[in-house]
Amino acid sequence: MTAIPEEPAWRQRAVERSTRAAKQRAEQRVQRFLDAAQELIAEKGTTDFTVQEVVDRSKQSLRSFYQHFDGKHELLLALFEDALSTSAVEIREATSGAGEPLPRLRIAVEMLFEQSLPNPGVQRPLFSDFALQLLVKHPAQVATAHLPLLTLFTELLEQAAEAGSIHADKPRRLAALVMQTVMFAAQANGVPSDSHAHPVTADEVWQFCLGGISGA
Amino acid sequence: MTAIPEEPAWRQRAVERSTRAAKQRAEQRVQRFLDAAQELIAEKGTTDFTVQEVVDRSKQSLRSFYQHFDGKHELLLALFEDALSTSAVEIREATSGAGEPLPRLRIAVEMLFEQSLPNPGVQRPLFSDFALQLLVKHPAQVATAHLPLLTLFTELLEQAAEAGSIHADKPRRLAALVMQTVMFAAQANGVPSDSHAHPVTADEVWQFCLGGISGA
DNA sequence: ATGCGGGTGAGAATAACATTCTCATTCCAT
DNA sequence: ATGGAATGAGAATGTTATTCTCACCCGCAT
Repeated sequence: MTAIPEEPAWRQRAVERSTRAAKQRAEQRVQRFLDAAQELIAEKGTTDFTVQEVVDRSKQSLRSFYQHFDGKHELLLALFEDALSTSAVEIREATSGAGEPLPRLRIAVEMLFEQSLPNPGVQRPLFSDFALQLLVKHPAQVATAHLPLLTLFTELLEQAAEAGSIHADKPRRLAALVMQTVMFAAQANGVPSDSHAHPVTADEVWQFCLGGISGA
Repeated sequence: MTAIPEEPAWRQRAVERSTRAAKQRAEQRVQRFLDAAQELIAEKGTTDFTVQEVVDRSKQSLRSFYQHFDGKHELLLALFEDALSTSAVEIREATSGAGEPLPRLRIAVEMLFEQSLPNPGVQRPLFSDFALQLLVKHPAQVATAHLPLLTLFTELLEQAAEAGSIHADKPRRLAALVMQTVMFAAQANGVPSDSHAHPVTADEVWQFCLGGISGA
C-alpha cells in the first residue's frame, strides 16, 4: 500500500545504525528507572512510592521519566510482567528435571505459593499489591502478564493428564483456576489479624488443587 | 472507678431522651450518604466517585460528611460489609431448605459465583473493585466483612462432612479456600480480553471446589 | 426572652500526587 | 561546527481527599 521502492536499503541501514546507539542509551535510562523503582518497592514494601522518588533516586528528571513511560502505571506494569516472567522461568527450571508429572506439578504449586506470599523480604509486593489494582482496572494486561505462568501450568497439567494422573479436560482453564487459587490463597495469608482464623499452608492449598484437578 | 453516685438517674434519663432524637437524625444523615454512594456506584460501575459527588447527591455538606465518616474509606467499608452480609443472608435462605448437604453447598457456590461477577448491573462492584483495594491495605477489615459468608460456608462444609459426603478436616480453612477460589474466579471473568482465553463457568468452579473439598 | 452549644451549610484552604509545560543545556550523528 | 533530539530543573496544572473558617439555625436550660 504505502510501499516506497525509492527507499534505498542503505538509508535504512544508516538510520538503523544511528538509531542503535540512541536505543541503547534509552534502554539504559529505562533500566535505571526500573532499578530505582525496585529498590523503593523493596524498601517500602508497597508500590505507593512517588514518581518523584523514582526520579530522584535514579538521578534523572521527571521530563525524562515521562519521555520513557506513559506514566507510573506503565512503570509498574513493566516490573510486574518482569517479576511474573522471572517467576515462571524459576519454576520451570525447578520442575524441568525428570520425574513424575504430579510431583512436578506439586513443586510448581508450592513455589508459586511461596513466591506469592506477602513479604518474604524481597520485591514481591508486586504480586499482591499491584496485581490487585491491575486486576480491577486493566484485566487485559493482567492476562498478558500471567501468560508465561499460565503456559507453564498448562503444560504441567497436560503432562499429568497424559500420564493419566489426573483428568484434564480443559487444561488451560484448569491452569488458570489453580494459579488463581494458589496466588490469592497466599495473598490472604501472612496477615496477623486473620491468620489466627485461617492461616492456610502451602500443603493445604496443594491438596485442594490436587482434588480440584483430579475431578470429583 | 469513676462512678459518681451523685449523678441522679433522672438527669441521665433526661439526657438520654434529648440524645435519642439527635441520634436518630444522625442515622438518617448517615443513611442518606450511604444511599447516595450506592446510587453512584450503580451508575458508574466503580467505586471511584468523588466524596463531593456523594455530598452533592445527598444534598448535604462536606462538613457533615466528615462529621459522620472517618473518610471515604469508612464509607466504602460500611457499604462493603453490608453487601457481603446481605449476600450471606440471601445465600443462607436459598440453601436453608431441606435437601442433601452437597447440593446445597453447590447452590451456595454458584450463587456466590454469580454475585461476584463484575457487573450484573447492580451495585456489585463492591465485591470486586473495593474488595481488592481493601485486601491490600486493610486485610483485617476484609476478614471481618467476610465473616458472615465464611461462617455460612463453614457450616455447609461441616454438614456435608457429617453426612460423609466429603472429607473436611479443617472446615474453616476449607471454607476460606472455597470462597476465595469462587470469588476471584468470578472476578477474573467477564473481561472481554481474557474471556476468549479462559472464561471459567460457574460449573467448572464448582467441579474444581468439589474435588478440592472431597480430598484427593 | 435570651444566651449557649452542638450540629450544619457553603465554600475556601490545604496537602499529596500525578502529569504536563517551559526553557535552557547538553549530546550526538553528520 | 551545527541542527535536532534528548535531558535537567523545576514551575504549573489538575484532581481528590481532607481540614478549616465562619455564619447560621435549632433545642433547651436559665
